[in-house]
Amino acid sequence: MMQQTPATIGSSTYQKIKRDIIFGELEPGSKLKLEGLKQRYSTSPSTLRETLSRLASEGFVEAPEQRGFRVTPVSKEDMIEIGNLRILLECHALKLSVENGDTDWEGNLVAAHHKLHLMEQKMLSGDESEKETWKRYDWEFHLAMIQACNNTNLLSLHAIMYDKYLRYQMLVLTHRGEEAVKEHKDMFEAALARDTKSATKMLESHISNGVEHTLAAMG
Amino acid sequence: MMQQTPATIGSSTYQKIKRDIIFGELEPGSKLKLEGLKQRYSTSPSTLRETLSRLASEGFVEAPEQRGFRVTPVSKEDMIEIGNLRILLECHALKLSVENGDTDWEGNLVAAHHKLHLMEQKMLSGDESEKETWKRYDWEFHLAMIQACNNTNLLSLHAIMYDKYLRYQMLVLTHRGEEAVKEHKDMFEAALARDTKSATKMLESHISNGVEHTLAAMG
DNA sequence: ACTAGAGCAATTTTCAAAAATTTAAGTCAA
DNA sequence: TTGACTTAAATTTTTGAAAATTGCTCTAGT
Repeated sequence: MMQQTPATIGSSTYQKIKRDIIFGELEPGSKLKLEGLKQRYSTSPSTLRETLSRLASEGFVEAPEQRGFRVTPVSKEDMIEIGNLRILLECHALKLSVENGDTDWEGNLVAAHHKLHLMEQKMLSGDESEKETWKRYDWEFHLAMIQACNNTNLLSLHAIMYDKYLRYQMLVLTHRGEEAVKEHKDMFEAALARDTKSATKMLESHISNGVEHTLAAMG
Repeated sequence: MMQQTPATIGSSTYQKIKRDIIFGELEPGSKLKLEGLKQRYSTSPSTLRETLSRLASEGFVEAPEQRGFRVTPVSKEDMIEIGNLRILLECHALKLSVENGDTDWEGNLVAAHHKLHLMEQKMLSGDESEKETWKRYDWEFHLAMIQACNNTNLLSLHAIMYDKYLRYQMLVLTHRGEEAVKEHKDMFEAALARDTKSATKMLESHISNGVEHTLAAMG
């Protein structure tokens, strides 16, 4: 029946605000006044507070007592911390996933890499019009890699870290091009070949190269 | 001036509800109806929703669209996941901490272990009247161990996992006594001696023994 | 007896205004 | 000028009630 998800106002503003923070439309460090947000997202204070509290507990927003909300500021130190955490979580999950993954896992992974690869070719040929789609495919690929780790708690923590990392990437706009494409391909092949050691090693340097790139661009 | 923290109603109900979930006074899986909570914690729906949303994003509460809130159920699988994650995060943090810790770190660690040890002696001698204090000292000890890891994001993730783990421990009531006391002491000494390998190894088995103990008691 | 549907009660979600608190501005004394 | 105090404005926090949704019960039809 193709039932459209009803989605409460609360959850849809949550997604909108989170997206706007990650993509930099709400600037790091900027004050989030309820009056302003009320206009922008057309909801009431209570609903907004609910949303912002959630984002605060994930670390996208700061909420000091009695003085409202602000977008969590960025810093090189924070970027490094997040990079290291993403390495810790994602490599651990990857190891488990490569060791446990069944045929379904392989199938989904092949599909995810294929979609990502196509989009990357498009990006390399100069078409940067679909940056958001590209990023979604990047996410779906990395998720497909670790999907079979069999630990939902781990997957949720990782999802948050990925998004925090993503905000820094979006901050500097530029992307790494061919290098990153090759890294994705190599990781993908190592994972399919069940070569845990290589796969995790590659993932670690993939992420850590990304951090370096971002830090350099941050000046 | 010894200024008492003012604390908003929101943040104090947050602490109360979280505590009640961890200590089992709000049963795993039980429905959290706003009317009831309104009575119990004397606040309004909006404030409660704010609180519950925060707890949901930390994983202590489930919040399916349009059908309110319930305390996150427990399961053996979840306990195992959480134990493994605590091992992953805490061992990693411990390694960094032991390698970086300065004199202040050592001082705080000595103090924390001392307090914990005293309380453990008291528990061993049969006085179980201060379980909550004991648990606080356990937390303060484990935190002191990893405090110097120099990654605040890591510390926050760990704090959440510790609390989730704690709920399972509280669920089964019994504690491991002398074994755990010895493990604490050994870990502590290895950390002070800057023996990273031993310290992390001991921490890993400390946590994993705790998981086994809890699983066994869960039946 | 069983299923489908209407109507009602319970519950959740959203809102808009009141209360409390912080921030800013203005005044006055040293 | 500076700094403390007062007052007003802006902002956040909390409330209680309205709107929307879900879940239940009871009836009717097969």
